[in-house]
Formats: sequence, C-alpha cells, structure tokens
Amino acid sequence: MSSTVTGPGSRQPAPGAGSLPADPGAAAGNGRPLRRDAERNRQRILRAAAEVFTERGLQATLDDVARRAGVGVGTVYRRFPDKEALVEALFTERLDALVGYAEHGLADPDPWAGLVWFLGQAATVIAGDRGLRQILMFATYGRDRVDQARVRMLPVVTAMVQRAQQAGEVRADLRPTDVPLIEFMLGAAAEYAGQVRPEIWRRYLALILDALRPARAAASVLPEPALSPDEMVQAMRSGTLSR
Amino acid sequence: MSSTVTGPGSRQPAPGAGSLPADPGAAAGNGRPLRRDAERNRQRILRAAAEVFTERGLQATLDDVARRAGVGVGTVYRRFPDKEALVEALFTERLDALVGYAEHGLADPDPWAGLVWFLGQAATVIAGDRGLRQILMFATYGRDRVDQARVRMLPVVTAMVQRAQQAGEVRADLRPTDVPLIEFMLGAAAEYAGQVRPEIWRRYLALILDALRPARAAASVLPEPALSPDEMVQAMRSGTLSR
Amino acid sequence: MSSTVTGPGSRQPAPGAGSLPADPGAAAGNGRPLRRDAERNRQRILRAAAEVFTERGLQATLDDVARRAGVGVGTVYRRFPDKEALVEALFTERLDALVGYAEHGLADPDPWAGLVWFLGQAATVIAGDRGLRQILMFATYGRDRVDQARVRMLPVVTAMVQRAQQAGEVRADLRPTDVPLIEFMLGAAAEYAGQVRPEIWRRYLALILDALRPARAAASVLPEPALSPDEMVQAMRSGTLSR
Amino acid sequence: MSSTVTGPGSRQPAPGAGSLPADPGAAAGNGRPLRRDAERNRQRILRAAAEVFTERGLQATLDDVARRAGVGVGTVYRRFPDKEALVEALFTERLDALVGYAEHGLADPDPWAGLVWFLGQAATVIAGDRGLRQILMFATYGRDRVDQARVRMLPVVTAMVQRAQQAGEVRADLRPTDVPLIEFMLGAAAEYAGQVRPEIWRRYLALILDALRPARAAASVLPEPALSPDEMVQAMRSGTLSR
DNA sequence: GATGAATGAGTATTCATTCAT
DNA sequence: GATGAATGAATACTCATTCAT
Repeated sequence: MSSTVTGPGSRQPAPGAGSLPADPGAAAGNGRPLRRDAERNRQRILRAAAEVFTERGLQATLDDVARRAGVGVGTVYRRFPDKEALVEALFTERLDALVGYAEHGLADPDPWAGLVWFLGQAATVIAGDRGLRQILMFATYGRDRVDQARVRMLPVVTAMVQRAQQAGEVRADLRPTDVPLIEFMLGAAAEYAGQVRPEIWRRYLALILDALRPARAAASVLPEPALSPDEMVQAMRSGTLSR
Repeated sequence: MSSTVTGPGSRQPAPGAGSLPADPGAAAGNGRPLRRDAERNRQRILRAAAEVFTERGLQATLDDVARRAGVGVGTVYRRFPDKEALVEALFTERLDALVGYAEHGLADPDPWAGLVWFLGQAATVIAGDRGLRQILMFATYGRDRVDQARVRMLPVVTAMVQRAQQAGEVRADLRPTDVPLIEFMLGAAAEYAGQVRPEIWRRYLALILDALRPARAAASVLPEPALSPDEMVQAMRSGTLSR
Repeated sequence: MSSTVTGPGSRQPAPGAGSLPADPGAAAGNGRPLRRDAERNRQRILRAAAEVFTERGLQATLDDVARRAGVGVGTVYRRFPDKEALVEALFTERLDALVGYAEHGLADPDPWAGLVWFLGQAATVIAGDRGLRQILMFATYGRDRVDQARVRMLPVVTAMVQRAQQAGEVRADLRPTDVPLIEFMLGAAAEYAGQVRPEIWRRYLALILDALRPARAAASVLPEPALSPDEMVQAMRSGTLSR
Repeated sequence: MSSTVTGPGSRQPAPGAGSLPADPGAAAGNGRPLRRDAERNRQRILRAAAEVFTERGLQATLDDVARRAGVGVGTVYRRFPDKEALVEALFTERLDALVGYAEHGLADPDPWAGLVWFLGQAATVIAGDRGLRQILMFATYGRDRVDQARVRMLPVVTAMVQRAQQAGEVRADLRPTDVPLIEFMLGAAAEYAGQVRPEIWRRYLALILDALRPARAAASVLPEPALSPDEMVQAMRSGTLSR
C-alpha cells in the first residue's frame, strides 16, 4: 500500500479540525454559562491568542493578544486567570484534536493507512503552530493538559502501532513512544523552515515512513523538494525564537 | 556495511571534540596573550556559559553566567563586549567542529561509513547543546557565524552525499540540504528527552539511516530502546525553554 | 527708545508662557483623549520631568522623574516610549514658544522694541530651564525638534534683525545667527548663577543690547546688580552638571 | 584706542601658556620627588587627560585617559587618588594661568589694552577646553581649586577694572564679578560652535567690548563673521555633552 | 463587565575604583 | 612600581499582573 502522506484514504470529517473550544459552560467555572457578550469576547481572545502564539510563539505578550483581539488586557485577565490558563485553554482543543486524530486513524480498516494518516494529521497541526510546539516540547505552560493528552493518547497509539505491526506493515521494533518523538522531529523541520516552506515536513515524514516499513525493495518517492540553498538562508534569517 | 551509528570504523581523533577554545592568544584582540589569571577567568566564564546555556538555553542571563563562573558581571563584560559576543565565542568552535566532522567524514574511504560517522558526530554535538540548537535553529545570535559555517559546510556535505549516491549507498533523491534538517530533527529529539535519555537521538538517527538507503531487504536493528512511558513523563517535566 | 529689557511696551498675552502641554488629545496617539486619571498622571509626569530636568539637567534618570511624580517607572514608559520621547514632549512646547515669541516680536510696530522684547522673552525661557539649554546647546536629545524650531525661527529672526537695521536701530553687522548665540551666552550666565540670582541674565542682556546699537552717546543703566563675591561662591557651589 | 581682541599690544611671554605642571615634587605628597619614570608617567597621564577631557569633557572615562597615555588605569590611580584629583591637578595649572593672565593684564601700562588682552587670553583658554568650562561652570570637580583661583583672581580683576574705569575707558557700572560671567558667556559660544568655528567667541568678545565702553560714537568692526546657517546646523549636530 | 492605566521586579550594559599578578 | 583584571552599583527599558475608572 502507498504511504503517501496526504491521503487518509477516506473519510469522516476530521475531529476538532480547526475549530475553537465550543463548550461555553466550561469557562465560567461556576457552572453558569457566560453572558453572551462575555462568551463572544472569550472567543475573540482565544482566536487572537491562536494567531499570535502561532506566529510568534509563547513569547508574545498578553498585550499583543489583547490588541489583536480588540479588547483590553483586563478583559483577557477577566476571562483567564493568567497567561498559562489562556495558553492551556487554547491548546487543550488542539491536544484533543490530536487524540481525536489518533482515534480516527485507529478506526481506519487499513492499519498502515490509518497510521500514516494520523502521523500526517498530527504533523499538520504541530507544524502549523509554534506555540503548540513550545508547550509540547518545552512544557513551558500547561503541563497538566499535555500530560492528560499523553495519557489518553498512549493506548490509542499503542493499538495503532501494534495493529500495523501485526499486519506486518511496520517494523517490529517501533514503539508507541517513538510516535510523539517523530512528530517533534517533524515539528523541528517546520520550525526551521516554516516561514519559507511550510510543507517541508512532508518530505521528512515520507522519509521516516520508508524507515518504518519492515523491509523495502526500493525507496519511495519523496514528496516536497528539499530546501534549496537559498531557502536555507532565508529559513535561517527568519528565525526568531526570542531576543 | 553496517550503519551502526556509534562506529566510524576508524579513526583519527575527532576534531574539536568537546573541548573549549584552547587558544589563549585569540582572546586579547591585540595579539598579546591574556594574563594568566585573566585567561583562567576567561575559561571559567566560557565553561560557565557553556553549562548555563546548555541547561537553560540562551535565555539565561549574563548574571547567571557570572554567578556560575564565580565572577562579577563586569568581568564577563570585560572579556566579551556583549552577550552576543560571548555566545559567538562559545559556539564558534562548535560550529568549526561541525565543519571539521564533515571534512573528516568525506575523507573516509568508505562513502557510507563516512556519511554515517559525520551524521553521528554532528548529532552528538547538537544533541548535547541546547544553546547551539538555538543559534542553529532560531538564529537568536551569531547569524554571521552560523552563516559562515553553512557556507563552508555546504560543498563538503554535497560531496559527501553525491559520493555516497554514486556508490549506490544512498537513495538518489537525498539532497545536501536534507542533512542539516535531519540534524535539527535529531536535535529536537534530544531537546525533548535530553535530560532523561541523552542518547535517544541515536535511535532516530538509525531509523533515518534506514530510510536513506536506496532499498533494503530488512530493517536494521535500532540502537537505544525507545522512551518508556515513564521517561516520556520525565522528559516533559524537564522542559524549560522560557517562562 | 529705551532698551529696558523687561518691557515689551505692550502687549498681548505671551504665547505658551510657562505652561505645560495642555492639549490632552495629542497624547494618546490614536485620536482618542486619555482617560482622566491617565491624563492627570501624564501631567504629573511632565511636571515632575520639568522640575527634575530643570534642576538636575537631562542626566536625571527616569526613576527620578517617576519618583518625583509619585508613580512607578512603568507608568512613565507607558506614556512615553523612551526618555528621548519624554524630553521631546517636554521641550517641544518650549521651542514652539520661542518661535512664537519671535513672531510676536516681529509684529511689534517698533522694530527695536520688538527685538528687545523677543530677546528678553527667549532668555527668560532659556534661563529658566537647564534641560532646554542642554538640548539646545548639546543636542543631547530631540535634534529633530530643535532643528525644526531652528528652521522656523530663522526667517522670522532674519526679518526682525533686518527691519531694525533698516530703521537704523541696530548695528549693520549683526547677523541673524548671532541671535541664538547671544541667547546661549545669556543661558550660560543663568546656568552659572541660576540658583543664586535667577535674573542675572538681564544684566548681560542689557549690556549686549548696548553693543547692538549702531552708536551710543552713553552707556545705558544696567539692570540687576552684578553678582557679589559671595554670590559667586554660592553660584559655584550650586553647580551640578554630572558626577 | 583699538579694542581688537587679538593683540595685547606687547608683550612678555604669556604666563603658564600651554605648559603642564612642572613642579615634580608636588606630586608625591611626602616631600620626596618622584622617581624619574614615575614623573614621566605622571606627565604622560596629565597630557593624555588634557587631550581627552578637552575633547570630550569630563564624561571621558579614566580608561580612556589611561589608554591615551599608554599606561594602565592602575597607574593613573597610583598617581592620582581618584578622578577628581586628576581633574584638579590638570586644571590647577590652567586656573593658575588665568590668574597669571590677569596679573599680566594689570601690568600693562594701558588700562584698556590690558583688560582687553586679559579677556582675550582667558577666553582663549576657556574656549579651547571643554573640561575647564565644565569645572568652572558646573563645579563638577575641583571646587576648592576653583575657589582658590577665584580668591586670587578677584583683587587683580578688581584692580584692572577700577583702573580702566578711573581712566574713563570702561563704563562705571561694570563690576569685577561681571568678568568671569562674561568669560563663561564666551565659553558658551565656544561650546556651541567649537567644532565648527573655534574662534567664534572673538566676535562676541568684540561685541561685548563695545558695550563695556562708557560711550561710543560708532560700533567697532566685529571680527569673525557670524555663523552661517549651515554652520549653525553643523554646530548643533556636533553637540555631545552626554548620552 | 470592560478598559487600559499602574506597578515593579528583571535584563543588558557602563564605569569609577580596588586589588592580584 | 606598573599593569590590567575584577568588582558591583547604577541606568534605560520590558512585561506579567493588579486595580481604579
């Protein structure tokens, strides 16, 4: 079977794809749903934070977020006790999405296709979001949420991997914990070249997929050309983690 | 030939391996070597900076460095005009070492072994140094130095890759620019799990090496066990990029 | 006509005399006026800065200004992006006032009286403000503003001088650029003796006015007694440019 | 009689002109003269300090002085207990020179010529030396020395002024304390335009001399053209009191 | 509830002065 | 005696968080 990265072969609308936390009652913390305008502000803040943190990472200030949302900082602090809480709220849904993708991949009747689809979906999310990479890799904020996601993810990924191995589609020594590490590695490629070639991670996912096979008569055809030397330079110049 | 990561098959003492800038005359900037006590302090500062930046990244303050070195901040500033200069001094030798490893790998009569050895050496350096990863990936400081290293590295890596391809040892669609990206990916694995399993990158280098082959009858044996779930948790807890 | 320094002979309320920037809308930078409390603090900061810079010169720190204003430094930085901006905001109106005085003097039907009045007004402003002297003479900050003021001032002063010369009231070899230099000289007298005899510059302006006449049958009567030897000592003791 | 600023009409070699403190015994402070090389270093330091402080004012650092002198800072501190002491040592001779000029002017048989000559000599010294202006006007350092010079100067200047007044050469209301103030005013002109037109003060001295006369039938011819508008701009741009 | 103003601890850097070599 | 290395308090500016309007 093909290991083309883009195609899940199917399928149902992807879980949680691109949406924001919809559950309005969760926010107030006292069981009462928020007033309508409050809820609207909460959404604007989350949307602004998503943009800002995605673009500039978690170094972005809450003033930046507030400005982008068109509200005052005070409003941000009214909705979220501190920066960490905002970050958590923001990435919780993305983490949930990741879990959803895993479950969705496991639901695929084709073990290999399901795994490939999951890896691609997860990489899409991670590659597109600098803030998410930071909380996943550096645990800057939101450790508990990340931990919860990990806990929920593990059995699903374990099943997915084992099923593919039992089907002889994946090398026997792949372990479930390799999966997040592979995602982080793809995230690193995206981090580096994201401004210049946002899809470059597909090239490396394809490469790694080749390696995941138990054996291989010939190499697959890598999608996405490699970075040109010029693009390397631009990528380097576009780096901005911090001061 | 085996693609075991650890063994270069040979070899000469690796260039610049793990040492600090030894050349005392380079520092004074006026051709005269530093006084003995000054040189000692310069070394202490570089060593402290290496530790601090490796542990906490380039966010660490020069006060931290000074405290660790057991000197006043003023002393740091006496030796290095500003933070960037210290960072550059610190990483210049590491970058030089990377170039040296590339040349060394190219000198290996066995194209594949040379490439493998180089990838492993480079990954060793990068994996062991958070600060270096930051300047390579985020261009926080020292862009010019990094750029120079890139310029010197490119032809060597190109030759190394092409030679291996012509020998039929490496898949034809690998490009020289893939090499640094692969290193950055390994660096990401190290970033994540560095506190817990500093050598984990070897596992993923082995995996990728499998993928670099034009074809293979069976998967290699991966060195380094995957992270256990417990280690994942610890890895996550050890992250500390910034606030 | 008498060349007594104090009397302009008339006249309309002097432009901008001694006040602080009154226009509250100018500050926010987005067209909206500042909140009442913010505006109050802005005024307090400007007032504090005026005092502090006048007393101690532009060496004074923004912490000093903040302390004097009874606010935190952060508040100062909220209102003014940096020290230069504060200094500029503070002195822009004074520079405008100087231009206004020139225009006003030119409007006087009596060429000599108008010139004398202008010289006195300008000296009053300059003598009363150490910070202003510093930006005028040392271009420490706000070069552009000073330059703009100079550009606007020059034609007016040129007209004023030429008119007085054509009326035979001023020696023919006086040049417009002599005027600012004369003001700076008076400022130096004020700098020296400002704590002890703030009006001493009037004595030297009267002296110089005598010299500006094309011819003179007898010396005018100098206003302001000279410094007594004791006052010299006190003046010297009150100097505090920097450390 | 002419009041041309440049000519003293005579005369003996000016006292203290441009020399450095010659007295070698004064330095050691214990009655013993310095060793020859020590004395040589002292001289080099004083010479370097003279240059540096004259060019950049008293803001210049002792490291600057040491570098210019070609010695280490430690040597500076060995010869002078602190910055103030160096500044004092440096300007003591200049202050002495000023007193000497006064005495010399008084010795001139022509009361007016002597006064004019003195004013010009003093202005030459003051205009050429930013550091001296700073200690005279701002009392940054060396108050006691300045005070002593003032004490010695006063009777001489008083005599010089009174003699000229009794000869009917100077207006009756000029007071001895006006003399230093006039010098400071000329110093201000030099401060402003010193980089562009170091001699501009002569123009204003000539102007003031006109005013010092009891009466005059016509204005004198001013030496030194006024600043051109372009020169004004340059003068402004060359200002550098401090940060 | 919303706003944005206020706060102040924290960071990079400078320089007069002291002290080990 | 000379050297220049070491020190650390001081200064301009940032940003997460609190609070008055």
